[in-house]
Amino acid sequence: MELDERKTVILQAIIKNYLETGEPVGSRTISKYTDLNLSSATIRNEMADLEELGFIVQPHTSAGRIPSDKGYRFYVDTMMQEHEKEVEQLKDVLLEKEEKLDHMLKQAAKLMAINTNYATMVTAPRSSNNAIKFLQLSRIDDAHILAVIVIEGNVIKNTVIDVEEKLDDETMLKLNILLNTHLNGLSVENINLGLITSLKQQAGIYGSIIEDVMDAVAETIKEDDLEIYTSGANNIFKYPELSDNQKASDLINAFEEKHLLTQLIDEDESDNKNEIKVYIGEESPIQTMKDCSIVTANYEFGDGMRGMIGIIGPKRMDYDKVVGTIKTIKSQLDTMYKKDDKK
Amino acid sequence: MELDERKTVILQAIIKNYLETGEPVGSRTISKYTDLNLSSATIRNEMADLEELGFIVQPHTSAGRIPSDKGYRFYVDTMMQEHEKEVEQLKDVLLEKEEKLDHMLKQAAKLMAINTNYATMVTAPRSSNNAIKFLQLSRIDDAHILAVIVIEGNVIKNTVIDVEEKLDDETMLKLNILLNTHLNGLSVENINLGLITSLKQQAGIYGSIIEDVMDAVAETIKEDDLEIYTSGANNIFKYPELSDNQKASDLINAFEEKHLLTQLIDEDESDNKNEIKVYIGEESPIQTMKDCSIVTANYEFGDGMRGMIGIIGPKRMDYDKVVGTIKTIKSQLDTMYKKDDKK
DNA sequence: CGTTAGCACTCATTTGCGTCGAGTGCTAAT
DNA sequence: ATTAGCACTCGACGCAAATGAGTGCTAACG
Repeated sequence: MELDERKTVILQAIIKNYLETGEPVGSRTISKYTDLNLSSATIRNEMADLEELGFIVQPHTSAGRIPSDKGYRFYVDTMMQEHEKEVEQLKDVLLEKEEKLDHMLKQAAKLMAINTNYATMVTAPRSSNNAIKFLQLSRIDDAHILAVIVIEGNVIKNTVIDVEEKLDDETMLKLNILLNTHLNGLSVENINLGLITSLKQQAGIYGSIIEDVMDAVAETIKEDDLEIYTSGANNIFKYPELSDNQKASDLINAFEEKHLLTQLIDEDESDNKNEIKVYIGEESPIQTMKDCSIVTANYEFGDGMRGMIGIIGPKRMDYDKVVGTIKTIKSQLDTMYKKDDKK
Repeated sequence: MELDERKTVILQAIIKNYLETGEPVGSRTISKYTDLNLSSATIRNEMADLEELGFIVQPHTSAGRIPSDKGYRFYVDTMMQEHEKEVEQLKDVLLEKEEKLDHMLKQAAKLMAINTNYATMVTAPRSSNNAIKFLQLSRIDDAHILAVIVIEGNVIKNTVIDVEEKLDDETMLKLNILLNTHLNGLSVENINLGLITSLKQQAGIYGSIIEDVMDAVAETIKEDDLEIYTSGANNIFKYPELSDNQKASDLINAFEEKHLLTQLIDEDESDNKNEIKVYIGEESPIQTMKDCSIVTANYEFGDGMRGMIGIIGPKRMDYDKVVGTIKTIKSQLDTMYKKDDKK
């Protein structure tokens, strides 16, 4: 049996209706809802076929049909086209609120949440190419020096280092020159034990400071506690199928313990870099989100920095809109680095 | 009518029982539960009195009684005593996991959540006495300079400033000396327009950089987007009286939009500095938390920096335990600054 | 042969109803 | 002042009947 023109239309109608109502949809509804001018009986026959083909399922006999994962997948793959006007609006708001990076990302998450009524997440950009751009030690007071490390993409990290004895200006200068001349432009892979030993030797009695600095550098560059901004977690209560106690608790937990969301990122990064991915139900890499659909995309932030944006909602999410929103936000973030630069 | 000895005991018994079960408690239960050797009828009379006095209410005729807000308040005010052993345990865990400030605070929130099974929050310390301790400009590349600002309490802020043209080393040095000599030790109130104008004049053609730096300083010191760490928001699902859709959604929202929690902080700061505060039900400064109780405390972080910790749970929360936990965490954070220093 | 009207059947949901029992208030006896 | 006893209230629970949305199948129709 083939999925002919008419079946496609009916399937489309079923999914669309289900997305709107969240209720199983019956033959009579479709009969009236579409402009096919078919009786409910005919629709019933077609629906039986569609069920046999695996696109829709009945939650129980004598209920209407709901889309199966395969059905959603079909819908996503074939019927997606963006909502043009809303996308335009979104762009405006985003541009207007241009701010510093973290505000920006927070804003992006919020915007998506408001726009779609689903839960959303945005990760801060993370560099894969971690060259050191600038490094400086400064004396704060007698017992503390401050190490400032800037890596590609203008990610900045401060570390306060405790020192035993006061360092004079000349020593500070020497250490600074030493560090900068040897480390500038290097990425973490290039900083090997040999280099460190050599630096320590040259620093003489201040070798321990070099060690502390190297620790800080390592930590900065590795940066395993990735920042994740989320928004709209409470939107899940708008979808009864997600808001029973157990499920809601799991979801909220995942959103609070953001590290649980990193599975999504790992999954995302391993794959083709520049596409929008849609996980439906069981396809989700996160166990507790089996009843959800997740849409993710990467954005590029110049200099090999990359971050992720994602939207999490019920399986009956409005895929058109979600994908449209994701695309918009993605392209905004993609171009942000450049804009930020010239501003 | 007076709240005599026996009434107090009965009220205590009612609240204690309700805290454990979450169900309205009847006269018979109390009659057996206490060692007063009174019949249920007597208890009923007393309960009628207690109701008239406003300490307990009936959810409906022919149900048991539950504590009113006034009842909880009475309980909290008079019957609190800490759980000593658990407090000890907590201290150990906290000490063991000593880490950098933000990790530390996150950890504190998590610990409280695990320990109490309620939702918790911890704010980063905020300085009221905002003297500038150190200030430095560095050149990152031709188009960017980095301003590092350290204020009392070792709060560090970085700002990247875009510049039109390359600045040579000598100019950078001059600017640094200029800024440090004039601004060191000053708090924001002391930086007036006169000073700024004078600085700009001395900086000559680089006046615009001074302006950018001043902006950054102002923002650092004011720091109105206070960081708040939360944990255990999903604990609210453990209490049926909070987990109906509307309430849960509101609460989760408050925890996500952390700025909603700042009302709590404002309230907290206005008042007596060093005590633990308990808001019961309607007393809460946050509208959407009318059905909750909130326990908060301040901690001191040296040099006039102060932050807040709080626990949010159902009205029938285990006040003893919560207050104990809060006290422990508070005292840990209070002493942390010193320890951090000498480490 | 595709389409449709009609009908019997299914089954989750709703509704009404009787029962149960926890709990109360009141009164009269101790 | 305390308590036993009793009538009363009212939510919770269980159950059966009613409801109705939806199906599958068959026979008739153009």
